[in-house]
Amino acid sequence: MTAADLTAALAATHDVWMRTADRLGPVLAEHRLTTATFQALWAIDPAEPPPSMKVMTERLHCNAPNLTFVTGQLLDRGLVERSVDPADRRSRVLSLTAKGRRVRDEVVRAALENTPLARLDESELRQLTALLGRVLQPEG
Amino acid sequence: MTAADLTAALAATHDVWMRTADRLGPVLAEHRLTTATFQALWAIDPAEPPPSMKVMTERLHCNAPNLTFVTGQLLDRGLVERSVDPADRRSRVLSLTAKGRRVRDEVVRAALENTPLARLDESELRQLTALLGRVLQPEG
DNA sequence: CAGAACACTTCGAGACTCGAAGCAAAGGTA
DNA sequence: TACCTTTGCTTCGAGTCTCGAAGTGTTCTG
Repeated sequence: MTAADLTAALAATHDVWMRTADRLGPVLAEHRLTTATFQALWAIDPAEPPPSMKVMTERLHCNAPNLTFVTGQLLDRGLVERSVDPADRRSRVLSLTAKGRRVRDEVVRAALENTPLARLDESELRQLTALLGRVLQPEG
Repeated sequence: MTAADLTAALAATHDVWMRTADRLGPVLAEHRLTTATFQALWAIDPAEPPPSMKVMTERLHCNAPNLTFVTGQLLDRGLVERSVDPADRRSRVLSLTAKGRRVRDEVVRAALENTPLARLDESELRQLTALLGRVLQPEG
């Protein structure tokens, strides 16, 4: 029965994230962040070009009004800046402030320290990412 | 660098769940369910003894007031019943109604059909559950 | 038999989510 | 050029979710 295997896999996947988020609570509270704002902050990699709102909605699987709200929280806390994209003046791009980079580093590190995935050794981690990489591949 | 591997694994894990939840939206809407109520419904396996509120808060990683609220939603929709545990009259146990079992079957099936994990074959699924099983093991 | 511990509920405030409607910029057509 | 459509984003309002503090009733402990 594959359905049972699939159920178990999905439940386990879900649980890993829920446990990570759960243990992250206190650290997020220190920075006046919530799960929603943490996810948004995480989705802005300072090593990559600043994403537009449009790109962020795709990364976070949320809709535009929702992202505008969450972005507002990050703006209020001085963690991100919103600026017009000169190439397309309809579009706004989000970039981290200095404080934003600092806070992001801290909470992401905390996430990695607290996630139960940290129990896996390097080869197991690669095995896992290989499997999930296949899963998340664009339309195959 | 293990941190990069860990980051990738956590991100992938998170993304699998978010995509699943995202694609599930329309099906949940049909039954007037939300992500929160779906998770609660999912956490009540009709094949197992009815869980208490206490057990449910642990399964869902939420607190008591939150669960009381979500349980209220399921009660309103006639999907679960709440009864006093005769063994400990402080405790309330949750069991599915006939309608609850029907709806749970349907939305769980929809989740399995929509999750990107369904791309994996049986042996890959087992490999994944083995890894995540190790991850979720109680205090090792 | 107190008094502490426990399971749960209520209340109120804050945070999140989304559809509908609106705005300005960009693209298409003639 | 003028006009219409599409796109990216914001605003608004209603509904949902989340949680700390406080309260009720039950069980446990000394």
